Amino acid sequence: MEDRTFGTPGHPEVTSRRGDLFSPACPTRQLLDRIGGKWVAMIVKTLAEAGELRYAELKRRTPGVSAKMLTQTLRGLEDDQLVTRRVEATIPPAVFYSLTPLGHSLDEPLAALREWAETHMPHIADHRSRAR
Amino acid sequence: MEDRTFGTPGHPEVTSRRGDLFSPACPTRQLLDRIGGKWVAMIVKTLAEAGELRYAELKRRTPGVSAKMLTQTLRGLEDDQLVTRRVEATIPPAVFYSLTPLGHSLDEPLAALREWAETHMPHIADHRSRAR
DNA sequence: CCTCCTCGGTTACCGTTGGTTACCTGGTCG
DNA sequence: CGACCAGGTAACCAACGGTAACCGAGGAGG
Repeated sequence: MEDRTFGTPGHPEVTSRRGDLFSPACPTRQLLDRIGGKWVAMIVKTLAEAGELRYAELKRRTPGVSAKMLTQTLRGLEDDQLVTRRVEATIPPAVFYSLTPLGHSLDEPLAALREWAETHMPHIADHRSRAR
Repeated sequence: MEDRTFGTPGHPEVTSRRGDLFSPACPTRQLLDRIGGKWVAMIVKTLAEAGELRYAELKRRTPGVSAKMLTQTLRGLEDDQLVTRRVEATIPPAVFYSLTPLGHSLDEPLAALREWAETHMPHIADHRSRAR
């Protein structure tokens, strides 16, 4: 008998309890789905360091990003309330992006992850490349 | 693979300096490419908590995972030296997986991320669902 | 005896999604 | 006349993830 009901007996309620990382609404999964995007971590870091930046400037500081992906990523972060978008109705219009407090709070665990990556990834990549 | 033209001005050397998060060999990007996988965080957490588990047991504790993805994920983690695979040549053969010290060290920043997710994601998801 | 199930996978196939390039707007500055 | 600003839209492709089938050995049930 295969229990596909996530092991939780009779609990249709999704309360996203702490510790139950395997619930359908697992917050960690949702978070990783977002910050796992190719540009998210980069943009968050850039904004965390630079404060407020306008679109073209942010694009310049994100080598390799296309306009579409930058816009798309920023929209997503806006929806998540991690960045704010501020438009100055000048001519030409200037659009500024900056992190919200929530965005800054995300940058903290993200910084821990960055540090781990910078410490350990080179070794991993090294071993990996010669092992395979 | 990741050797695409990042506007890198003739720099075949990849030294992965700290602080240069935008180099082609950006360690944070590489890390996110790995742990961003759908099952990686889940498996690392499970192994971090349970210690050593055999394949079928790990599969049971990872609701929704297919044999293919579990194997594939574990192989990747093996290549990264985050988990070790131990085979007991009994009949039937038993295969055990556990975290390496490196894997455990990764679990620490990952735990910070989990905590952030559990704290803030519900609010984000809530706002997101009613905003769009 | 015969069949089903478990263990630990591998392989083939297939759909969705993420990311990319290319091309469009439309106003302004030099 | 062009480039720059801040994007939008369309088409395309590879990778990620899922399903299904298969493997060989052994144990359980009828």
